[in-house]
Amino acid sequence: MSLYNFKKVESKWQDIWHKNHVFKATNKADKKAFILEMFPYPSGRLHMGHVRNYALGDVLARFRMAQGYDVLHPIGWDAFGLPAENAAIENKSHPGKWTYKNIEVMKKQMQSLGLGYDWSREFATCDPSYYKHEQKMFLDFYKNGMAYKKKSQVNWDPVENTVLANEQVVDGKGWRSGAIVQKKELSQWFLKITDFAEELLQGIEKLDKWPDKVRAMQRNWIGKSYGASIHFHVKETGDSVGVYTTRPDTLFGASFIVLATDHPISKQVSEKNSDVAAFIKKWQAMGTSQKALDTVEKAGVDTGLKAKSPIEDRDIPIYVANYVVSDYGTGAVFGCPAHDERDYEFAKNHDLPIICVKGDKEGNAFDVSEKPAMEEGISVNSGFVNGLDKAASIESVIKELEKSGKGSRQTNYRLRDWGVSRQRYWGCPIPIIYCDDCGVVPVPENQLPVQLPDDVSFDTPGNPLENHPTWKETTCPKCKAKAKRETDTFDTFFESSWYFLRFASPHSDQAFDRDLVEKWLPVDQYIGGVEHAILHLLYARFFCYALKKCGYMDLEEPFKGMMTQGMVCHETYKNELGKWVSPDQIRKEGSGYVENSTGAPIKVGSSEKMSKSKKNVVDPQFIIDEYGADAARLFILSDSPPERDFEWSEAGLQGAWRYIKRVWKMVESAKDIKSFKLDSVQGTALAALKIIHKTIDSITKDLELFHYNKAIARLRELTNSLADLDLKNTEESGVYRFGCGALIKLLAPFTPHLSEELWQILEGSEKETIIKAGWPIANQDYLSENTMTLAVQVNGKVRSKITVAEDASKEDIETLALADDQVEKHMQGQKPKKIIVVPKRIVSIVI
RNA sequence: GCGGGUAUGGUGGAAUUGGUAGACACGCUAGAUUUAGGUUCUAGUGGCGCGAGCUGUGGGGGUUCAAGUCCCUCUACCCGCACCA
Repeated sequence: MSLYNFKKVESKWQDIWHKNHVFKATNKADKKAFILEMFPYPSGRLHMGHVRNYALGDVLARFRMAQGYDVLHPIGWDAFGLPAENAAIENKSHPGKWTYKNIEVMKKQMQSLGLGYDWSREFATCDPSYYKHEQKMFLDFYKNGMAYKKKSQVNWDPVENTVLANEQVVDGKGWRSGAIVQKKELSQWFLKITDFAEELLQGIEKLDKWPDKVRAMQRNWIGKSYGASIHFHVKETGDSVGVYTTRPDTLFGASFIVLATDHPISKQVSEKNSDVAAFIKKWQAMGTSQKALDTVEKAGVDTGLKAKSPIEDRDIPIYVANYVVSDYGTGAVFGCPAHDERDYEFAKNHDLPIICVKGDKEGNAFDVSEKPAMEEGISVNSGFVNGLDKAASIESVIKELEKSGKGSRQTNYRLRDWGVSRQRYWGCPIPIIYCDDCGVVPVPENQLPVQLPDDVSFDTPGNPLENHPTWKETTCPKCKAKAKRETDTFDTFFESSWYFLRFASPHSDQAFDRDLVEKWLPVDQYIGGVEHAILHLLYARFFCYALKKCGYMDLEEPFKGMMTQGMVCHETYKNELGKWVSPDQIRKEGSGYVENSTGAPIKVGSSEKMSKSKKNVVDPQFIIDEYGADAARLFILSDSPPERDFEWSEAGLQGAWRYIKRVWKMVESAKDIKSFKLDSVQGTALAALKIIHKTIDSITKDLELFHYNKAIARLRELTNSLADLDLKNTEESGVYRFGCGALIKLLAPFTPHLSEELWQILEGSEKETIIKAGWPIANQDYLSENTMTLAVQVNGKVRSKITVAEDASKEDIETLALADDQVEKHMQGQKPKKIIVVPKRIVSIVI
């Protein structure tokens, strides 16, 4: 008996899979499965989150492959992004060089994990042969009116003279310079995702293989609401203020109107009114993203203007306030303090009237002297809607507004258009030329791709493309005059919005081969982190709707199945100084841990998401080197359901490793059992055979449902059962041999290297890989038992168990149950009032 | 504040349509063989009790012959979004 040499075995099989193109998709696709994990950003090395993500996908891909599906399981690189630029600044090297070096390292790591990818489809999004297609897509969006320019605010670092991403703003200051971040208006490109708000919302209904949580998040993000648009006439200026409300039923309770600080009327008034100007200045500087706004008091300033109520003869003062969102609705709201907490606070602060317009069924107005009445009620003090409930009041007010032309029914969406401009180097150039005479001119298709220049310098602050001496200089495609290129690049969500389409035909001259997209898409199972539940998934969905509109394809929803995995967590450790200590810096001593370097005791903290800042990370490379890929894969899939958080522990990993060694020994010992007959086995052998078939059946079902942790538990049960067999008995050893074959096939998606090696040992070297050997199929004849054990309850408590024939009649079961010693004892001579027999489950006796 | 989720032994977690709670593993305890590389094997392991037994799925209440599962209510924690009118 030999020891299991995982290092030798794992690299051996990785080579064989690679040489034989085992994971190459054939495009035959009569029974296809497109399995996709979110492609990684090449940040340097794999972390445990990657391992979990890719292991989940790999199990499914290998399972489907064994079942005979033509499997598309590709991987690539989301290669544009800010970290590459930061690294370039730090190391004085090129972002591309850094990126490709990382790709090389991570690719090697993926291969050493034994992930079954079709590497012939690999690509990196920073390759011009990839990004030229999205430049064309953008131009098609532009031609179809789905891309436009508008002014929008960015985070501006006045010291570095550069735009900051949200994550580069820390406590309102630039992360590097520490300068207070300013808001600056820049003209930027936007995609009209709002045009598809309704389709994207409706589409969610069809995505029944997505987690409800993610669907809900997308629904909320789109934020559809029903209400009315109301026009208030401004007496002094003759203007009209448009207001959107979901509660037109509270219009009779309106006692003021509040405008956002950058509402046109606010700006207009500020020119003459210094109080208003000062107020706007104060609140614009504050920004909007801070949590400080939470605690801040609702403040405002009177413009002196009065608006006329559209349904009453009543004047309403107009204020500028700090609590109105400027880019939602119209940036103006009517305040009904009696029935809105924010308006209530504002009214109290500014001594404005609080008009209660809701009451109980008898028409008694609610008490609003202490707080607003938020409950639903019947309209009171409300003219023509008095006595109506909420829904009827809303209807009635809208009808009246429409009759008088002072308002209309309106549906609103919270979703905003997608700003795609980034003032960065390491991204896809936006293919637009600005000509003094012709204006905005798209780059002609035959001039694509617009490539990034290689000779780029990060010495000067600001956008390197803008600073490049010659790159932006060009000629106008229309008039041939001197012109300038757009120096902004795309948001990197652009690349990830269509890469899954590219995988169907990664070497096509077009963005994708339409037939192949139709063959492979939608992605049958997409797997990734929940952090992408909204933006990435929404943008990718939008892209498909938009591409369809531009005639690229017929596909609408790209991801049929979605699975969001949980985080990988680990215990946290602190030393006596209260500093975080990493798990490889400590050792066990007695019942606790001590720090390696000092021998001082370690305080064990709660388990939290692995993060560098808490130093509770475990490097997958270390695990692969020490225990092998199979152990890492098996463990990371075994303890928790995929969608929940996973707790990494050394002990758990060792458990997986011990199991692998055990399987190795067991299966290797079965190799000499050559002939085995299973048809007529009896007794223990038959029972074991049944367990084998039942395990095949339940694991197949578990894998369909992503219950990998349960599948692994079943595998261990099967292993335990096989270990109990007596190999000196011919029948039992035959069943043992058969069971070992099934076991390694069932294990193959989880521990592919171990399974391949053992399969070769059992079946001889001429056999195909275990993946091609097919998925075991349970024999239905062995799934049923001819006897069964029923629990017997007396007054709701289990008192005994009886064994009956499977086809026993209710009467027989009753008789048997009543005759049982334990049951008799607990009946205490009383007669049963009622006996309930649930077939195959339980007997319940009531006395 | 809104939306979503979770709560089961010392730990991670199992448990079709309500039907034997704690599968499987980690850890722990005892024993055996002794491991030549991180052993392997056997037995035990929710709590209380010597025992028959009692009790037990975050707390309280309910429906039912029967509740981890269904209903009401409360609590704690986690995630996402947030002055969205």
